[in-house]
Amino acid sequence: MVEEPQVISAQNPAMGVDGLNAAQQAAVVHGDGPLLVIAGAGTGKTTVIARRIAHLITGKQARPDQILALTFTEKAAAEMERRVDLLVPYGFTDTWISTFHAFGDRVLREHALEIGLSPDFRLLTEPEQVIFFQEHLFELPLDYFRPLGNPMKHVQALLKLFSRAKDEDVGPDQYAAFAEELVCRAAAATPDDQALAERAQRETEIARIYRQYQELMAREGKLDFGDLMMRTLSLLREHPLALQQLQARFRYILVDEFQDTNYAQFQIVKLLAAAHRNVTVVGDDDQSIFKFRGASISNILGFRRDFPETKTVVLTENYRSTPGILDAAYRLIQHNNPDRLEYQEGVDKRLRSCNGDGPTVDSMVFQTYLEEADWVAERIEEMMETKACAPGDIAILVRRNSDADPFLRALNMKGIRWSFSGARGLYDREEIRLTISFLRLLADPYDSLSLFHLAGSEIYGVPATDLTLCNAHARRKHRSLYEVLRDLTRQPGALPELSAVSPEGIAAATALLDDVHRYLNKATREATGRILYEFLMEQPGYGKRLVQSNSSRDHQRVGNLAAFFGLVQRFGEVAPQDRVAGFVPYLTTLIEAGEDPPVANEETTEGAVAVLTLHKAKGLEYEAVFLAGLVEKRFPSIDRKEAIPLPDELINETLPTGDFHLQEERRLFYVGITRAKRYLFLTRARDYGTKREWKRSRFLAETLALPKEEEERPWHTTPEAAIGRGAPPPQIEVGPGVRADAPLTLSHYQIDDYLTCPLKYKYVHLLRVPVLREHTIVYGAALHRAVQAYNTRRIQGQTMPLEDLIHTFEAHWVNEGFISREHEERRLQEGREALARFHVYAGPRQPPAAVEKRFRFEVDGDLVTGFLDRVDEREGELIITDYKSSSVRDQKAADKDARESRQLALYALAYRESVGRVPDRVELHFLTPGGVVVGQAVKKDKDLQAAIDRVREAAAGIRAGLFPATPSQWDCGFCAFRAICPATVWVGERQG
DNA sequence: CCTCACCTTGTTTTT
DNA sequence: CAAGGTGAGG
Repeated sequence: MVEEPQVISAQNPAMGVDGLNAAQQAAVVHGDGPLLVIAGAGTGKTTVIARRIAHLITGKQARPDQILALTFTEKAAAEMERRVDLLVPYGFTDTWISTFHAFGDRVLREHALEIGLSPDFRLLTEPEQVIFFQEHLFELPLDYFRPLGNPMKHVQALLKLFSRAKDEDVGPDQYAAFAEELVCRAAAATPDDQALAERAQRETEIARIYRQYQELMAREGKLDFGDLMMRTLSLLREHPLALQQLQARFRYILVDEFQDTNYAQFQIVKLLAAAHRNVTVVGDDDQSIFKFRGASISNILGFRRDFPETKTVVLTENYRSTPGILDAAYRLIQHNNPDRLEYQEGVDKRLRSCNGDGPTVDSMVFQTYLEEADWVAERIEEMMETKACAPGDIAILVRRNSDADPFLRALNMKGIRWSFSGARGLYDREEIRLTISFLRLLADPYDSLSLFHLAGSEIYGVPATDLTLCNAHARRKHRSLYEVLRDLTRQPGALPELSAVSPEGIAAATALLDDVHRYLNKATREATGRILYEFLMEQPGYGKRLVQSNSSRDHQRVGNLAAFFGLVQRFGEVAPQDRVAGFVPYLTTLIEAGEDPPVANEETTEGAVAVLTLHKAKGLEYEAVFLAGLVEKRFPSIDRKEAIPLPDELINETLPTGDFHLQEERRLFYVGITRAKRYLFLTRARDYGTKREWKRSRFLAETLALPKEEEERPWHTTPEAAIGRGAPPPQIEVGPGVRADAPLTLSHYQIDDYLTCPLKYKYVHLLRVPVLREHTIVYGAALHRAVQAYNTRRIQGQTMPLEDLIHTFEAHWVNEGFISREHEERRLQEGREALARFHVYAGPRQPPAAVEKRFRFEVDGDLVTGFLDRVDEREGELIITDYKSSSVRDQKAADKDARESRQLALYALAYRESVGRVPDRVELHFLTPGGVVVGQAVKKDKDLQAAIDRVREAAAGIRAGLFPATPSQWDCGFCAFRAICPATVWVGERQG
């Protein structure tokens, strides 16, 4: 599946001397000076580079150690090395064939001392950078970018920005200069330009953070991937001796996949080649698909500007695909003109097929995505049966990893083996989650969630009904699950409330606590890996059983555990002291930072149908390719901007004229089409299980020259498509069931939780698992208590001095969930400020009519209960108010929140139902350190009706005992149970 | 043709 | 929750 290996084969006599065509030969034998090889898909690109290297060596133009070949990926470097090895009979270990980053790493270590760098600097991965940032969160000059309600909110966006800046060779100095200039411009603006002033302020903060981040990293001898390029570049620029040495050493430089290089990397190449200009770059502008990671297509488009004497060779003889496929690809890519080399350089890039005719390109449309997947699986089955294709020669290409799901399931149904390259989700595996729960428990036995998880697991098997009883008891008595189990196992029967716990439950809990106590003790003395190993291997029922099992499923579990051990080991290498107590927070941050290692491979993937994203398919080829999910908004995908974009003023590369994003998506489509040798199927469906119909991708029309409008058949969502989405809803056994005839008592939060995710409702309100409080809850609760105390006093006709208000706030403060001591301190201070502003705001105002007013009403026989924060009667108007401790952007947003608040709609309904009057207005009072912001809205009849409907929907589901998970990226990100929920969507990277 | 409010959705990957 | 896209309405 590697590109065109047959090209160099001697069994291809049609190809003339050396088995190369004329253009390839010209590139291979090119002498000195710059050479640009425009190598279309399937034209023998890798071959040309390998042959050229071999030619330079065997023709004695250069010694092996005078050649430098740079690639993008390790895989490409390895492949290149293998090819050259085959061509050059003697060893040539002195040739540098490596990735750009490996090259930078080596050069920097060799010259470390000259630039004041520790030669054993450490390279940090992205999640490790996040951890580094978190550790220094309060040493960095953050203000706007560190909101105390979510201090890590912007960290990943900032790191991404710094990485982008480094791609463009923009260091902290240049960034600072840019920010300063903005400040000057803002100061000079007449009339005042508010937006510019704000922008200047933000950029100034960013510049300071950037500088400080670089300094802290350097101080600790740490570099990130961007530094590898940027620092290599500054070494070459500022240390002439080093530059001279490297220039003298590398007489010939070759760059593979040149369209993927970024600005900084091309600068490095230019400096290295400045003296001799023997630089060969090979690439295809039409296959540039990595803009999001800094690739600068202008490098290849403008290569001639930097090297005017360049000789250009265009490879157009395609050894891969049939003419029909190439025609389709060409038709499509024309739409990227004029931002293409072919157009700008006036060369002919049209690929000519060297293969016989074949079937034409097929395009299919289905009603639902399930039918689409089934059809693809059927077609594959057919091709396998008729021996038209071996399974290993077939690929399904998708735009996003999550698009692969239905196809994998359809292949499973037919028993067709597949390999999916997007496999991730090690932390989603139950064996890994149990392991993590165990470690969390050792770091903190009062972590009830982890204890609950482990107790109910197959390892210990405490019955669910027993656990539910214990959870409920723990909640009522404000104790942790650990304390309850401890008391229960020490003296069964001493707690009359728990007399219903079964003897098996007590036995299982005893075994669990015995283990916990034993390992708690050890965990303070022994390394994490050691503890983990003992736990897994000494459990009679688990680790050993998995190892001894014959099932491939169990082997995969063992593989996953082994992968996790690798992680534990890496921690052991970096941590000053390798103990569980340190590992747990490290792992937690790593997971939150979006680290998501792959699960162990089931077996060998050889000879399996390949399912992969288009990005991963680059450089590969298959007999048959299915390009699936070809609908607007998926492919082309919608244009998402960077969270914090690198300012245009700092971008060095020349930007294309047309629609950037669309062009890149089109190139991606082009890459997809050109993977196919013989069969190409373009498929889509109209119904992907969402509310709207999905329209045909514009690329289909461009590829197949279809007429603009297709006839539209009537459309309706099919229930099976809506249900079929996502895995079958995992059901967890509930303890005490809900009796169908008993009336339910529901609060706003219960209704909301159920409608967000029924499984979440079950965890929170039925299983009642105690969870740790988040810091935002601690803050909100304390603020709430203080305000309620104040309002109560006011109703009684008294006042409350500010210091009492603040004292109440502090009295209800709990140190739980904060990122650090510093974070907690600052949050406390923010609360005090918010209260001071509230005190000033509320003092002169009329006291409320009621606070914490209890309500209770019926909907279809079920009860809805709750408390109203505050009720006012002002000038005959009735107003219901809810307090919020979060901040709000502006007045408009506050009003919008009030308008859309389902909680307030329910409260308005409650008032009508219990008092018989609809409130004239509802209000949200945001208690922010900048002052009280009031959002107002009127709840109308339809809002109240919607509230009733919500109550009915939740009640019906709960009564029917339906608790399917409805995972969503957003909601799972905020769910306290994501660590143990079997259905959670993994929330990599993002933290809102 | 443009504006605004509502509705829907939730990348891609390497070093 | 934020932001892109759609579609109604001016």
